[in-house]
Amino acid sequence: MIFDMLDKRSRQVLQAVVQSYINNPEPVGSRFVTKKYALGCSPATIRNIMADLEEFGFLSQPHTSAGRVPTDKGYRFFVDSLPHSEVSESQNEISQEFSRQFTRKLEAIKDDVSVMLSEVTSTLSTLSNYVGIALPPKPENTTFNRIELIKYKRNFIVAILLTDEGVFRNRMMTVPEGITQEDLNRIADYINGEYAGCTLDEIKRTLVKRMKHEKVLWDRLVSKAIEICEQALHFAEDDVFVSGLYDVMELPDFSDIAHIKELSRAIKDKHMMLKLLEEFSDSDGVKVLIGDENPIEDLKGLSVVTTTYKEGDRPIGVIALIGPRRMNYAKAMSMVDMVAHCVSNTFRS
Amino acid sequence: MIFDMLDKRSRQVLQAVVQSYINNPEPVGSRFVTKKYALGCSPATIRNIMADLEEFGFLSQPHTSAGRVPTDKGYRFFVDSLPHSEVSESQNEISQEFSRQFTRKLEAIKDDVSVMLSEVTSTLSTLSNYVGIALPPKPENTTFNRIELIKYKRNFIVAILLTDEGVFRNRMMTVPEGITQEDLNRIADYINGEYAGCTLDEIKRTLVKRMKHEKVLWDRLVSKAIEICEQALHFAEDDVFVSGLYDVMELPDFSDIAHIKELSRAIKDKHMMLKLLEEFSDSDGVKVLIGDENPIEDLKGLSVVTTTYKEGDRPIGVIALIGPRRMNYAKAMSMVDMVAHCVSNTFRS
DNA sequence: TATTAGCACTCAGGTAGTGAGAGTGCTAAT
DNA sequence: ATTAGCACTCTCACTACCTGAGTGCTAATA
Repeated sequence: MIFDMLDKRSRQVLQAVVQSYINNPEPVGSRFVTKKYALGCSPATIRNIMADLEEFGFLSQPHTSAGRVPTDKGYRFFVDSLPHSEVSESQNEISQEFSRQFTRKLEAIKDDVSVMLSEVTSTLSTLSNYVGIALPPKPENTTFNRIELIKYKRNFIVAILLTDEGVFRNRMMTVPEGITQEDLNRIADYINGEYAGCTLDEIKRTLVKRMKHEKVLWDRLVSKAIEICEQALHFAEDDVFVSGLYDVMELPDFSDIAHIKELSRAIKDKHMMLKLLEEFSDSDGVKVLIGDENPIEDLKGLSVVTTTYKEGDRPIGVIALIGPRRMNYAKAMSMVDMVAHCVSNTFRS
Repeated sequence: MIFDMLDKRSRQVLQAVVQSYINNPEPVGSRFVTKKYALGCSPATIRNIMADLEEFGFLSQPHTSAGRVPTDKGYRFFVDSLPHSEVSESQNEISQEFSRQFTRKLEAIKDDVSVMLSEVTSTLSTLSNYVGIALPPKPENTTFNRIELIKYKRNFIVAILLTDEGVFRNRMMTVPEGITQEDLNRIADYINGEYAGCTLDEIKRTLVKRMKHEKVLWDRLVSKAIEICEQALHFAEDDVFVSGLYDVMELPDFSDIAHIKELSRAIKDKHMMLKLLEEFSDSDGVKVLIGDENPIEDLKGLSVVTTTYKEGDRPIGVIALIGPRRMNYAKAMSMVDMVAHCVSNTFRS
């Protein structure tokens, strides 16, 4: 266990260095540690310990005569040794109160998931100064409620997809002119009867199978129904809600434009982002990716904190924060956790 | 007329300086002008002319021994004297071909206005390297087609608003539990009968009036109908589609992070943006705002090129590009113009 | 044996001085 | 009216130098 490599004092020094660097992004010197974090020993001793920590790979020096800076491994140690009480929702009244208020706010807009998730990411980012990200409920976790088909003008229909999560999307489609509203009602009834209670993902799989099996379809309407349904389900599933690129620029870590570019390149590539965050979509609790632990090239200089929101016990979507490696992990983790709880609350009814 | 202040050669010099500075953001010297833009005179003559131009306020010097840089007034002159052929859709085959392809692309997604406008802004920004912006059709220019109300779970309804422009939005609302789908159908029928063919704006005004007049409403359902309609119309009208913040960072003009911040602050304030662009929503042709001409503080260092897209002859929405003051106006203007035409094409049917 | 004081050493960053280069304005000649 | 010539100005890149912060090592100490 990595934890056992270090005696108590070494750990304290490491934590002191990381903490100090998080508070203020300047290399930490031995004298500073003795002054600020009274550990009962002299700078020389700290220097020895720091040299050891560097050898083990927890710290590094920007140049010979500078203080120490945490490495990814150092941050990892720091995060792993954070007391649980700091990570899970803080119990103090302020955050309790905030949580209550925020839940209320979300209740008011939970009708529209995209509005709600926009609110979530923007709250996350303004509070933390990092980039807030949220994924909508995954199709395999969204239960089909029903579909409505409405004729529109001569040869269009609008399909409205209602789910149990209150998510709904709509889509306009072109259809042959012959179809009447009665036809559409029959199609909708058929689909609703057939698929009530299934998840969107299940429906999709079944649909594909069906389309292959019943190559020669006995009913023109059913054929059309399946086609429509297929189209309606084939939505932008690549929705990713992001906000806070602006807030993040205020951080000293992003004073260099190259970093901003990197970050915005990463979050612009929604596909990548989605792939990354989906990895976490079934897990439980708050997870952290630090620097190089990150699979996406453009994020290797950054850290990601993620967790899931749930419907009952089942995780259905992901919430995350992206920030510099020297992010305030305790705060970021507890915030993500708190917000996720608030979101989860709105999904139980 | 500002145009008459300068003789032909002075204009040529001014145009040369602006053009050169647009191509490459470095102060333009007299020698350079004679070399690159053979005007048949020596550097010394150019220097005299430049000194005059500076006196008139068209050019300025970053410091004594540097070349000249255009002022806002200089850019304005340059833009005003651009030949019309360069601004309106270029007639060369390449852009013709592009226009055809792009129109086809838009046709395929015109079903969903937000998808289409996202496509528009991202195309604009990748092609120009500036920030692309689009406003959806304004409510006063959108014609009500019909509304559909669908019961959802115990005490919710989904209202789907269809317009003639193919725009539709939906919204979930809470209602008393008693209401049945039949009630909803009656309400919808009532509204549809009452308001078919009106613009959203007209409906809104009428609604407000009605709610005041008929304080004591004889029919509970009509009362409910009006309330629902009011809510359904009260949508995010502050949609602004933006893309290209990333592309813009590639420009040398934004090598300084302060400029990026400024720009992102400006476009983050969608409300401001909306107000600015709405000014242009009834005008015709391509308009340009240069630097200080811009009413928004954060945009004073930038230029905005706007135009409208139309349904028939009526302008219904705005398309714009935001870039540095030394933007390639000819290109930006013709691109905005071209794209607007493509969008307008999809609205005639 | 672990800690500490002391000291020499290293390195980044700021300041000042210098020279080259670009471009100007002015004047006198064409 | 134009131009060649020249002195002048200012930025930028380069260098040298100094200071301060922080280290590593060694020898003394508890």
